[in-house]
Amino acid sequence: MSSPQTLEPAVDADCCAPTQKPAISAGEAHHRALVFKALADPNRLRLLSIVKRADGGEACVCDLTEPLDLGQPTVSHHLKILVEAGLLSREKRGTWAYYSLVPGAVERTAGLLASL
Amino acid sequence: MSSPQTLEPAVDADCCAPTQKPAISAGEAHHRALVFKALADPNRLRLLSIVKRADGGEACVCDLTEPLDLGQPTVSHHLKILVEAGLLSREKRGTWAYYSLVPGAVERTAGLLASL
DNA sequence: CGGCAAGATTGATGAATGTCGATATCTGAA
DNA sequence: TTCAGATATCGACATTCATCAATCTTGCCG
Repeated sequence: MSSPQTLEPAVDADCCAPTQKPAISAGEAHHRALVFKALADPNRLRLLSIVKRADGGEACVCDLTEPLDLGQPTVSHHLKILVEAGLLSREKRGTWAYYSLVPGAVERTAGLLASL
Repeated sequence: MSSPQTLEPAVDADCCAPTQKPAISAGEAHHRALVFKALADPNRLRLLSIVKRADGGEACVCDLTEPLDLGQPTVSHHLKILVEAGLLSREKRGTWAYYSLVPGAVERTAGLLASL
């Protein structure tokens, strides 16, 4: 195990790095990855963009199916993923379901990057 | 080469914009999704976190295999994805390969979110 | 030269994902 | 109540992905 820099293995009680947490925990990484997974699809990014620019800040599924050139079940599936990631919110009025950006969600996601 | 039609109706304040660009293009969405795909894995997020906090801002593969509990080929594979996404840079010195954060890459990625 | 260590690449495999067609659920109107 | 439209859910399929074992490439040093 030749290491280029002599790294003392696991003798904690060290003087010089008191809270040297080496990285975010596996659980925290898993949680953050869920949000980025929701953003890791072109059609979902376009959905966010369309909803953000939509009149009134909200759009229903029928307005989203055509510009993406996707079937209605597929759009509904993507919207569900975005809602579960905390990026979109859903409000049903009558027969229609209106989706809108969760306030501050984009800023919080950017914070997940900065605090890596 | 400059097209005279490249003026966009940006500052026409009160008048409505009839040709409202509905969203980012499919190609742009695809390009941005590549970056978020690189972030959509817990182990890659931990890799970024470890490299960011590493002494000197860089770490070699041998330092990354153990904390992630992954095999060396798998770590190498993840690092390649992060390099191709423009988040990490690779510098080979001797037998060792040192990875470090690309300056400003995290901020640029946050900008991809804000400009949706 | 030969051997060795670090890291990258290849091939294979099981799991996760995006998409669609068919169907179910729910709501307003006749 | 019955019908029609909007949306959600289910089942299936093809593709992508994460991981590992084995192998290859490269650079160091005896």
